[in-house]
Amino acid sequence: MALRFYNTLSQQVEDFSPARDNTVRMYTCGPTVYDFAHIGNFRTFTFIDILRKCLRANGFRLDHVMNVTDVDDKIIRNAVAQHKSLEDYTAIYKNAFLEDCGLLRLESPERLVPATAHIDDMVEAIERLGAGNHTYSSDGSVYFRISTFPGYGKLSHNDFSGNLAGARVDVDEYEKADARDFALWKAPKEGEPAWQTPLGPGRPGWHIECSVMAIKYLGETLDIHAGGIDLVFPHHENEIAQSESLTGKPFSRFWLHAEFLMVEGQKMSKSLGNYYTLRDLVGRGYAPEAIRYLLASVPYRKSLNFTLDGLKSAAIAIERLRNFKLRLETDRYQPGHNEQLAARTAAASQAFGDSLNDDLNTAEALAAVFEYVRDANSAMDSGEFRAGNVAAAAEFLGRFDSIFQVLEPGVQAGQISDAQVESLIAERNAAKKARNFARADQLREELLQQGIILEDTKSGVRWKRK
RNA sequence: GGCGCGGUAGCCAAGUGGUAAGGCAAAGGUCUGCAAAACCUUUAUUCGUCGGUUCAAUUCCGACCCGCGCCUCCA
Repeated sequence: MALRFYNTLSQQVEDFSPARDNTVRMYTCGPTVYDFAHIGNFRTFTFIDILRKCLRANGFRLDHVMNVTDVDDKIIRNAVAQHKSLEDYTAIYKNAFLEDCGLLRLESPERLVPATAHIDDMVEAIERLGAGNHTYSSDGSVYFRISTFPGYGKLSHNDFSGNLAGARVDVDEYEKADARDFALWKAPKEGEPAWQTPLGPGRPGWHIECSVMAIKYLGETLDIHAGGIDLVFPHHENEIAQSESLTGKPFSRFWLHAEFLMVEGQKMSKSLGNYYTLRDLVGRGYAPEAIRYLLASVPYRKSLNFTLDGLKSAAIAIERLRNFKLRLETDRYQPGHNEQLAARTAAASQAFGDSLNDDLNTAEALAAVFEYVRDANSAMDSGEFRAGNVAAAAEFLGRFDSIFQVLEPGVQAGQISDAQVESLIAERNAAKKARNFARADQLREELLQQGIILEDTKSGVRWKRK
């Protein structure tokens, strides 16, 4: 099945391929580094990771830009309060974000670009917008005049014609000509850090960094722009207004948005006490792989109910897949090749890919994997699984894990070495042969204390780390 | 109020105009020195409610109820 995505712009599922050569030019909204990212943020970032991997699985190359917003009102407020420079303050959370991404096995985009390294580009873009009469100044700030952009509202499917002038709006801070106009450049308030530019002292507005950095690195029309659904309005709508006013070309061909995450059936909020950062959960003993699995297992366009029970279920589901992989690698099989099973393996792998290509239906893709695992385990039990079937099974597992990335356990410091484990297993085998089961059980218990689980099988002993 | 998404078994969650994937949990069984792992069986006559279209609807249409998001910073 050809790859296809739901496009927020058209509100339809459309076949996808990049516009030029074989490279997907993609921009995704990254973190604002004013605090630790929470599990809802990572729902979106996990979706983007799955998206990347599926694009590559379809043979496309990637040029993916993600921004790091390292200047905004909250960052300035917090940095000033803590008497830190913007750089010192944001470095803490940027590093934490990168660490968290590593734990969740989220690939780095080809380019990770900080807003503050592009101030000159933004100033230049604002000047060009001004030259095109898209802007006006007020109290040292520069605003985008929405009435100069006829397509405003096309992404969020809102009709803004006519209902603006009389709208009740909060105008306490800035003077705007129209309620929907937004800041391109913000004049500093008392004591705030500011850049000295031809526009006057100040800092960029929220939306301009994305337009400028996307166009700078990827060109005037992106293949894909993605982010959380709450960014549709106003952030992405405003990006479109700026970018298309600047270039006269469509800003992005596809717009993909991830739905929200709920926690225990409720919205996540600090006051409800169900607000989790990744480090909260890891600190409570939940495996990053289980978190990744849970976040990835619900298709991105559906809201995801994140629960601690769900996390436990996810860990057990992963365990089942790892057990299968271990069995595949350690059992001995009769020579030969089971054609029927081979055909079912191929069908399962095909179903897996088709499901992912159908707007990243990860739930359906997982179903194909689990159905296959049951089938193959069953064939192993009955002896119908033959040596000639191993390669295709391993390949399917590899295909699965190239997307989901949950099969390899995370490494922990201070673990017993493989050689030590093998040595103790040999000792236990000798004890078993001598029918000294007490000693054998004692050795198993000792290994268990070290986090090693033994399984006696027809093919001999196999072991795994807890 | 406007725009958008959703309500499927104990929980999580796919899906289709023709009679309900998968995971977890629960119960029973097979296998086994023990322990695991694995497999088998059982668990939604029913898909928020009420109407309509149809030979047939969970799937299409309408109304209503409930939850969530955006409309102000927000993944």
